[in-house]
Amino acid sequence: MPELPEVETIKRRLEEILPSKVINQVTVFREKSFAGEINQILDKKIIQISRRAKLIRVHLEDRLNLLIHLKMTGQLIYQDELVKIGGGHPTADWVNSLPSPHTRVLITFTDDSRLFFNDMRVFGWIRVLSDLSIEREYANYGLDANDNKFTADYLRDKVKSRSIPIKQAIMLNKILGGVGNIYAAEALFLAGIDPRKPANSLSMVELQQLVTRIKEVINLGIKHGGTTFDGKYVDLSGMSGRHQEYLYVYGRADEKCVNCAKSLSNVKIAGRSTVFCRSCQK
DNA sequence: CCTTGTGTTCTCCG
DNA sequence: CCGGAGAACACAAG
Repeated sequence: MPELPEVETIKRRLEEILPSKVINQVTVFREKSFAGEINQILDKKIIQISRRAKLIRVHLEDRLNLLIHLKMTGQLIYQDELVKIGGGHPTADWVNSLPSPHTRVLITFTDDSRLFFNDMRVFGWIRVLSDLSIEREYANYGLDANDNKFTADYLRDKVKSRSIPIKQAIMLNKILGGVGNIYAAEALFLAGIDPRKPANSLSMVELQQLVTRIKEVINLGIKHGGTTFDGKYVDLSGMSGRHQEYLYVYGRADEKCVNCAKSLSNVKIAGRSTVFCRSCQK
């Protein structure tokens, strides 16, 4: 379940690895996972990598891009024949047996290094888009959670006419980019706010606290290389993140609240499971 | 049956 | 009747 910290972790490594590589071959094992003309991107050089919300953008020559959304079970795995032997990042053993039954797309570069797109549940996708199309796509998104312009005033403006639960609100792309079920639950716990509370009922003090905590937990998630739950998220080398060791509520239903030791509650909010402390979150 | 990110579609209400 | 809000459903596989 890659959210902003997981996608950012992947983006930062792609940034070290991909620029100046040239796409040599694209193999699509599952049609649904790739949209666009492969011929358009062959022999194109990679210029830079960027991220918006949970999207990874690979900038190519000629104003072309690969836009990648991992959704819930998508993984990008990088394999370099040269690095395999010695230095660089530690690599999970299973990476050497790719492609796997879940490999949907394989991109090979002219230096024989390879990028695998694995996606068990086939919700994720890679699309070939022009710069213009990318801008159109981005227009649907609110600010990123780690954007300096994301403030309590901004959030109040976005939720003032919204009575949906605050947790659902901060997970909506139009309001805020990059926050999913894990970091939403964690931020609300740290802010001491009941996730079921109508978004437009929060005071400015609560909104400020929430904004602060969202940024805090997102930045901590990045620092820990993301959260790996059920093995769904791994980095470019197939390695897990470490933030799962620092979770207060997500995945801890019926366990004790670290703050008050009471049993954590589990409710459905907008169809998603939500763990929180009835005693500490009001 | 459950899990989730997001797009679509439908319904309600002012 | 339009538009926004929100609910419901769809997707997919383990």
